[in-house]
Amino acid sequence: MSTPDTAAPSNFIRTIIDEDLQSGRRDTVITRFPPEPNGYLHIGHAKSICLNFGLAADYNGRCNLRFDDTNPAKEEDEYVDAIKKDVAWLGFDWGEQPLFASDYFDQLYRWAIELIKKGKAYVDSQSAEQMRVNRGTLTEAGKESPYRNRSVEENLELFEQMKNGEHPDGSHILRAKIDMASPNMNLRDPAMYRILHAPHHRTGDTWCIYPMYDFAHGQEDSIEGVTHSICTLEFEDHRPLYDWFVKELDIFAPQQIEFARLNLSYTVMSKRKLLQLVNEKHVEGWDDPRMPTISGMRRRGYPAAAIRTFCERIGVGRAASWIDLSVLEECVREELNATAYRRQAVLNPLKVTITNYGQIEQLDAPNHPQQPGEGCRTLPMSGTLWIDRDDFMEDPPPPKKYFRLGPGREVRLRNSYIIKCDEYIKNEKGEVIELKCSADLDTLGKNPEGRKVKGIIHWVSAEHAQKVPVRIYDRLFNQENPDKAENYLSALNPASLQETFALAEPSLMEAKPGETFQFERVGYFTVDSKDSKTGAPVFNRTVTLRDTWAKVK
RNA sequence: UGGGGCGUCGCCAAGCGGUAAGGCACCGGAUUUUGAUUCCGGCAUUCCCAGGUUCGAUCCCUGGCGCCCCAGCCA
Repeated sequence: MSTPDTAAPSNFIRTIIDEDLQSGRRDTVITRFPPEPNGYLHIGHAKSICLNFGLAADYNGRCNLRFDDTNPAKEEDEYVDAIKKDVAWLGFDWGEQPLFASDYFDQLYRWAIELIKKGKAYVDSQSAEQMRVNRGTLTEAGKESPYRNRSVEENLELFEQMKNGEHPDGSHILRAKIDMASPNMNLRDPAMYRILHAPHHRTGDTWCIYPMYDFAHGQEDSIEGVTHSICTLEFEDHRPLYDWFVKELDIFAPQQIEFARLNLSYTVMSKRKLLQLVNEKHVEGWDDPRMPTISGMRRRGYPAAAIRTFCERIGVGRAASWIDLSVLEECVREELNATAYRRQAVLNPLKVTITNYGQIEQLDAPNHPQQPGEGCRTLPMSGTLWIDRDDFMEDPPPPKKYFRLGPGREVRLRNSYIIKCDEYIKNEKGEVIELKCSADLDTLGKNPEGRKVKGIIHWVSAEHAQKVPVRIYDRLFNQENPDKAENYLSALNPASLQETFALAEPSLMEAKPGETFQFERVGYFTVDSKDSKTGAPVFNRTVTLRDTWAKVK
């Protein structure tokens, strides 16, 4: 036991734990993160992971990674592997081996028999439809099954037959005998075991009956000595059942604590929907950089530390909350600003000829201006450059403070000289296609005497520029809450991906998969880990830079 | 309309009867070879509403109002 990290924010779960520790009800903190391997982890899971592993770490306890694999119809090893990778990438350690609910199938089966013997469970032979009808409604009590009072012997025999594969799917089911009139629907004789002739990803065809979540989860926690079983709010109504099984079985009793799940604006979080986006090819896959999955964010370039910061920043509570996507993006900027090397690249090129500069120079440009220790890279400069179209205005508008290029205006070329726009050339359509500028050759590494040049723009030497593919990502949905649309798919943002290219400074060609750079004045870009080849990087825009000028305009 | 929850600044969120933390956003201003970063300063006489108890209530009581979850042999 230890005192919690004083820097850790107070929340109701820590309060409960502190009380448990103080009162001596618990002498350690053991939590668990229990994903079902039926899909990839998303940012909502990250909240749970950070919470569970974070609590365990702060209290010097332990957090188990346990796969809740009780439904072979939906679960696959591919998901197990992806989940392990994501949890590890987020920076958490689950010890030697991950655990599996399926490791406890034998024990669970014995416990089911125990309850049958106690007269607390019975085999029902109604059809699923009959069961549904007899369950009653929210306002009417249910009716007891005609099979509810079978003898213990008959129940034992039928359950054994179920296990032995003598009955087809759906023909029988093991139910807890509780109360068909309970106002809590979960207590109206809930299902414990169903027949499922499906191979399990780990137990193969050893079993053809599988435990339901309610009959499995609490006991799994109990076996592992979990002290605080943290789950989301929708399981609150299941808590009486969770406690019921633990009590009837007379085993170690963990405490279930529920918190509000994460909702993020402009995205959907249900695994069913994410799976549909993947299956119907609305996205490239689970790790599409637009997906709210951990793998998608990793590929997009979001640092694990940023996700952890986000999870801490949003807090934990019981009130339904919606977090704006910009909060996550801000965490990403915060992390990347501190770590990413700076580079120059132009996305919307406009040609600039420097009339008084015929040579080629190899300039030194810092990798990270705030951290001189990170050194410099070589940046070639010549008389023909590409700059961004947004940095020139033929007729700068009144906005008092415009300090980019325009006729007769001066501007600093980032890491290079100050230039002045002497003339500009248009094509027959009236579009500006080239700028003729003169450079003040006495301004490299120093400011000119007597005048102040406020504007600074990025550029790249035309003859040295490297053309690299760039994917500009935007939010996947263009409605704050896609679930409010008639069909969430109709809220899909058709412009969530724009493929284009950038003219990049040469040093960028050595960029390695997964590396993130700040393209100065533009945003952060990460080398795609799937589509890049050695010497041929493909860049994903991770997030833009904050742009207060855009707001002023 | 049965049961279980929730309602503190634009968005999160502390607070647990003693007179409203913090973060993000936002608004000023300073520094700056990224209109970025950084840095300073501002930002709820008020806690869903109405009564009540109390010297004193966001915290207790009563009654409203609003929102979320539950009728899978999913988790």
